[in-house]
Amino acid sequence: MHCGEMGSRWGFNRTVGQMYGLLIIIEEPLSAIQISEALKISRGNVSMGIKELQSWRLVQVQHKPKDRKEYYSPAGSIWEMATRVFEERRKREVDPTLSLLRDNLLNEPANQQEEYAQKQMHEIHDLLETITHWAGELQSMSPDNLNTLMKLGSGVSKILNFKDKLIN
Amino acid sequence: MHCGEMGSRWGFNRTVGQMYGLLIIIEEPLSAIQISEALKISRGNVSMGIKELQSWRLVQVQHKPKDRKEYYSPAGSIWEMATRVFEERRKREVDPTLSLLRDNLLNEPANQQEEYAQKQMHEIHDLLETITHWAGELQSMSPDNLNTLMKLGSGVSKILNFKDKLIN
DNA sequence: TTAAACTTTCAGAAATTACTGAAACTTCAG
DNA sequence: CTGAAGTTTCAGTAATTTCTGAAAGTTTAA
Repeated sequence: MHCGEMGSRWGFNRTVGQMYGLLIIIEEPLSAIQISEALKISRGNVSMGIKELQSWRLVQVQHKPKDRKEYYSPAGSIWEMATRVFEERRKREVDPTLSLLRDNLLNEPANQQEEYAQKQMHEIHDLLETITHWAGELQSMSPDNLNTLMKLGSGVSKILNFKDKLIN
Repeated sequence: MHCGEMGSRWGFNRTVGQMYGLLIIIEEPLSAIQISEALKISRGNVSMGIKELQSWRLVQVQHKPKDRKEYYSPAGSIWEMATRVFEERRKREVDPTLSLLRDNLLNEPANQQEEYAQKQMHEIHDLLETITHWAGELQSMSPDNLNTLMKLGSGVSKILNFKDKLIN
């Protein structure tokens, strides 16, 4: 139920959230009909929800011998799920903006107002690029490495200071 | 217009997105009535939108001498805006889940199924904590530092390897 | 104290998004 | 082939979210 309530904040809708939550906490793969009964939602809605979850690369289909039904379970580890959600959200929330900004910055500003607007857009563009680059770095690390790095000291700032000292 | 289209993906609605976009690209602070005319939306809607943006700590009110109107402009630098959006979204998207998970992990699992569910929840809990911790670290850095760090080499993973060598 | 100039609130209308269930489609065992 | 067992689609309905505009509220100059 909590996953349902949070669903829309995470980028999908209530039932999709519930379905995913269910698949995560139940060890066995579930069929569409089991999902629809467990959550009291229509069979059709389950089908659409699965499609949505597949578009996020968050579920896997499995088959049982002697059974024509499709059984669904979460795709990959918890960490992989997180990186997939990040990636999908980046595609939906950041990439379109980045490309709009780039297009816009190609135009010559015609006056003082446009110049200011471009200055702002330029700053946003650079920031978004930095952030997405960073996100990519973090995603390419294993959770273990991430934890190690975190425990190294009090975080990134210290590493940076350290590097400065090294250079001087 | 683009900010309007993206608005709902970023956590607010169309008009709030448009309003914020407008305030960012226009150098001068704008009054509510100017916003409503520029975007062709009702005066009441502007009032609600400003309230929303204030709840995200994204706009500032200013006053001009000899003028009773309130004038609005973005609060803080682009980088500060980004960290505020991150923080607000963390509050809305992650914190409630984290606290639900914590509550849930206090209960003793009654059977094998619940044990599995808790195992999964535990993993999600730890991951969310790691991620929020990291996000905090990054936010506490200046954009300059962030850039420097990025240019250091090919990113975090390398730093980690370096640190390993140092230890051995 | 008044009233003009401004802001906020909120009930209802409009727009958008999600859900159902029945029909269409697909797959495969016999 | 056939039809049973399954899945997907989609038109219509339900639920939710957003927006408007008028009324209520606030502030301040005179």
